Amino acid sequence: MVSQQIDRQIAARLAASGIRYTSGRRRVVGVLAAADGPRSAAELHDDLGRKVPLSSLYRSLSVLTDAGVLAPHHGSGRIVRYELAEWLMGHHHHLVCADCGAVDDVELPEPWESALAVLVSEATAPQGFIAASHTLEIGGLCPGCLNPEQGTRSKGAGIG
Amino acid sequence: MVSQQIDRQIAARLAASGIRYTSGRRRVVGVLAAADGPRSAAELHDDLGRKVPLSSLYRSLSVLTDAGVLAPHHGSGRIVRYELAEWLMGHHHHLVCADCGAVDDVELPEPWESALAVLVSEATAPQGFIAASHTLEIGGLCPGCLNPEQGTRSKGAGIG
DNA sequence: TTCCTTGCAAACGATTTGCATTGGA
DNA sequence: TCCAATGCAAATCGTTTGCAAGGAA
Repeated sequence: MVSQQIDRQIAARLAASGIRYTSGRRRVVGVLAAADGPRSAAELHDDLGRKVPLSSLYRSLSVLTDAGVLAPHHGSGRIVRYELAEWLMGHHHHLVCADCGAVDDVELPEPWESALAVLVSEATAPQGFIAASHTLEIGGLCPGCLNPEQGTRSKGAGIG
Repeated sequence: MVSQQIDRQIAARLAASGIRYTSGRRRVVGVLAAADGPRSAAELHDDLGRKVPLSSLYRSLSVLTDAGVLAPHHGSGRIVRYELAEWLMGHHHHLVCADCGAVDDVELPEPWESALAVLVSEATAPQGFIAASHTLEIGGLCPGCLNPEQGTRSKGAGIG
């Protein structure tokens, strides 16, 4: 269930680049908008009922990433997970479960986030590096893996 | 050139697990200790003069990672880069060049690092996630890609 | 001698690509 | 109509693994 606003923003962005916002691409965006963290091609494939061939899925992901609609996340393992870009989702960080590999999003309280941005610029400047973005990758154990017995995880994530 | 201390620590750790610290493994550690950031199998292969077969390299990386001597970094692209674990290198963060893909290490000034650790624990707790580690992945442009003409980069990194 | 390691080659699995077909502006 | 998008199948490429030979304790 993509919010009308996000859908409009994406449609506009794609239109500006002459890229079609097809039903297949809308479905991918829909799943990602509903997800609570980045999703891999395989996870999306499942979420979409395995009807869309993987190659098409990969192509959609590639096009949407190039258009700046999706942001790839190279988390744990050798798979790439995608999520809506920050200009759509808002700035956030990642919780990576060391056990199941699932990735969730977190936001930091605002005063800290601003301070962090400044800190990042200042700390990297001495090395001659110009910082443009940052994400905190937080490792640990997700609730689902901490309490395995308390019902199945509703997230559908964690392919591991 | 591995510092004697680090070499001793690794030797002790491996010995404790009944794992041999062979010359091949020492060479891998040597290159990583001299590097200024995580290195991929292909990069190490080059650094070692392409004499060690890739499969052996991968096996060394696997053994050393399982032993807790190396830490894998799933940065950009589909490749995995390795570096000495934090108990050997000290806690640090990563500068990832958006252009060439090279990864360098950075440390944050201490008062901030402590505050960040607390912040991370507090911010993740509400989601029921237990944080165990964190790394700031900072994206941007490295000096080499900012000033392409000023001599070749001495890092040897950046395979892209 | 007895395992652990190393090499080589084949196997794997995630992702990409060539090419013909389908579909939307 | 016409070019972008899609499907299928084959190709890539980083990484893993089976198996026999080499080495260190």
